[in-house]
Amino acid sequence: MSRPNDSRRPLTLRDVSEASGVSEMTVSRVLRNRGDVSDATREKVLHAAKTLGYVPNKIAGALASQRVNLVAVIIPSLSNLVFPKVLSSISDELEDTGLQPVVGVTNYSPEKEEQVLYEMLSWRPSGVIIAGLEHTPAARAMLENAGIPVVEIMDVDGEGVDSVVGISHRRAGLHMAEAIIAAGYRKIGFLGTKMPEDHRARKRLEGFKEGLAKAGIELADTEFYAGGSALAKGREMTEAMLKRTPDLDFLYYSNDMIGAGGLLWCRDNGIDVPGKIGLAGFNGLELLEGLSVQLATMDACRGEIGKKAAQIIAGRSQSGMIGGEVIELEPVLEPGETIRKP
Amino acid sequence: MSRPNDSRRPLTLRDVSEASGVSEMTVSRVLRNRGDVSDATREKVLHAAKTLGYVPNKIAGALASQRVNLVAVIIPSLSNLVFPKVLSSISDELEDTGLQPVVGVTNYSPEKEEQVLYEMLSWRPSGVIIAGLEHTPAARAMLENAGIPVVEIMDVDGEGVDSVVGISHRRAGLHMAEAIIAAGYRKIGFLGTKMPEDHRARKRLEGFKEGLAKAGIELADTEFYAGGSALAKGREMTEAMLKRTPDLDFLYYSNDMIGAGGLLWCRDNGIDVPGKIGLAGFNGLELLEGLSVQLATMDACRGEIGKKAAQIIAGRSQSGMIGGEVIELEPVLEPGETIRKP
DNA sequence: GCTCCATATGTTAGCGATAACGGCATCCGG
DNA sequence: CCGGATGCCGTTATCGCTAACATATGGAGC
Repeated sequence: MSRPNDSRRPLTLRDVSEASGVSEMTVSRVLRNRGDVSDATREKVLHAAKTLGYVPNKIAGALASQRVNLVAVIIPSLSNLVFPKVLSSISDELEDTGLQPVVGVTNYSPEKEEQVLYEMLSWRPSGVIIAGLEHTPAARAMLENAGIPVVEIMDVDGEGVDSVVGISHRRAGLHMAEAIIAAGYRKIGFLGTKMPEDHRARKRLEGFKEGLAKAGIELADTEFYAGGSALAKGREMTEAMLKRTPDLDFLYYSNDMIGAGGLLWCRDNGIDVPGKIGLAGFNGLELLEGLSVQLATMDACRGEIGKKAAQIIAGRSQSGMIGGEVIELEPVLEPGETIRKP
Repeated sequence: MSRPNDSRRPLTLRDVSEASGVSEMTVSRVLRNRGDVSDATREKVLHAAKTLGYVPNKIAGALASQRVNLVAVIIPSLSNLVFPKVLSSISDELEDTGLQPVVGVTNYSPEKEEQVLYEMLSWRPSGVIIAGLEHTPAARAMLENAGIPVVEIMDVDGEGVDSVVGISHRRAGLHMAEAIIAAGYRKIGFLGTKMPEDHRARKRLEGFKEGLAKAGIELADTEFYAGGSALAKGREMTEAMLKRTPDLDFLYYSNDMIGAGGLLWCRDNGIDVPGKIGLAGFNGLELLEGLSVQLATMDACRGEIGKKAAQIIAGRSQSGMIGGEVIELEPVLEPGETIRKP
């Protein structure tokens, strides 16, 4: 097969139409499988397109049809492990709908989120899936005025723009507190990320404190970190905290990764878990299933969240627009082996 | 601020031009910071655009200008931990160039890769960054004919379409074999993924075997897995292999995650590492830095690869096209604590 | 005064595709 | 034998924006 397109000029419908002896419109119909075309011409056109190596120009197509098969997905981070999971479930669910996710990353910065959103909306996607309920006023206005379905995911504690799919992090924290207290722990420390913009972590902590307060308990110690390898940070923080407050009997970590670091440290230092001290994280990371001991955690329903969000977008982009819905999923406590049985 | 766009009709340049009393062209110039516009009109236009909530239509803009600020990035997986790292380094490097990465995932399937590539090229990106050198003939033809810079990343063992940035996985495997033999290990097992399409893992194994052969050694046992949590699989496979071939003195894992699983299993079972048995993985996952014992590994230069690839695309999309270049990076052995000192 | 040039704006003609409609055949039932 | 329904394909007019060129306007220089 010799070079089909030597002239370096990008191919257009016209090239295919000339090569196959039919009008551009007919070529367009064949390539999109729309409208009536005889089998004979269909063959001719497909053959011509293939040998030329024609790739349709969706930019022109989208402009003419006013339709774009892209769904903007805006998340805070890719290195968090949490979001790739959500992403792949969105991707799987969208697979057969003709829609395609396009990812934008904000690094937990509201300003970056606003920029990314602006950039993505300028491509006129068919829908937006965006993590969290907290946005800059400008970003919120853009979402409201975009005229496309919007699904805010991960969190339901707050007011959404349109549809919302997620869990209540406040209640997740609260339930964890209840479970810990029910297991008889009383002197409790919290370890988490130093991220003012991670609203979900914040809400979990608030809910957790609330749960403790109901039992007349206050957090005995707290420690926060930023950056670095989470596993290593979990170790360091655990050591620091137990040195500072040796009589703690429970450590609640804001994510599984630092929790796993803490768990490893405890084991390396011969500390009886869950006897002397109990541990719990948050997320239900499949990644950690191979640990010697299963860390207590709470599944954040990430797969289910992505799936539902994708379904809403797909459903609404087919059948016209109807109002937004709110879907609250229920995170499940996975007690693992780091909490005493009550 | 009341709803700026009640009519539900998407805003266009014309709306902004009418609201600010200048021509569409001038509005366009202001919003793109191109050409001479007086400060007074600039202010007027920006104000009008802001209060209306206008978001430019890049689809129309791209069609008219024949320029698209997107770079297609095509990778096999997001859950691998390896690729998010590459991605973020690409993203960082592109940050100030006006270019934006758009990600496509292939799940290690050549057919899916071909589809994703087709889909992305139909948006006429300014460049393509794609993992690996192995593609379907059709995909390769598309890359050759796209008329845009192409960078194949991760691997240099083979013939590239245009530019190539990566490491030699064959030599990485070979060097690991040499290091292991130098440390005095002789009865060696290999554990890896059952993925015929993971060419880089395959090449590492080939190079590894070659290195062993040079010392007159053959692999004593092999075990492969597919799916599931890598950490857990590492445990299971290690147990299975050591039960089957108890006199092994070294295990080489095709990635750090299963290596970490194996390491944990050995420690849980009181096996002396690296005395009785040595272990090594591949990748240099920052994630694992918090492990009690540092696994021997080889850094795959993922950050550097993403950075260089992005630079090539950015450089070439500015200054016209010049020929492709091949950049081979050198992976560094990180001996950790799971190989005996020679 | 006039040219010459820089600055600031408007006009025109696409970019490459698709929606909408129109024009022939052909076919079918009454 | 004719009205209307299909099947198949072409023509025309956008879609929203920008490149390229054209057009004022206002000094500077002689």
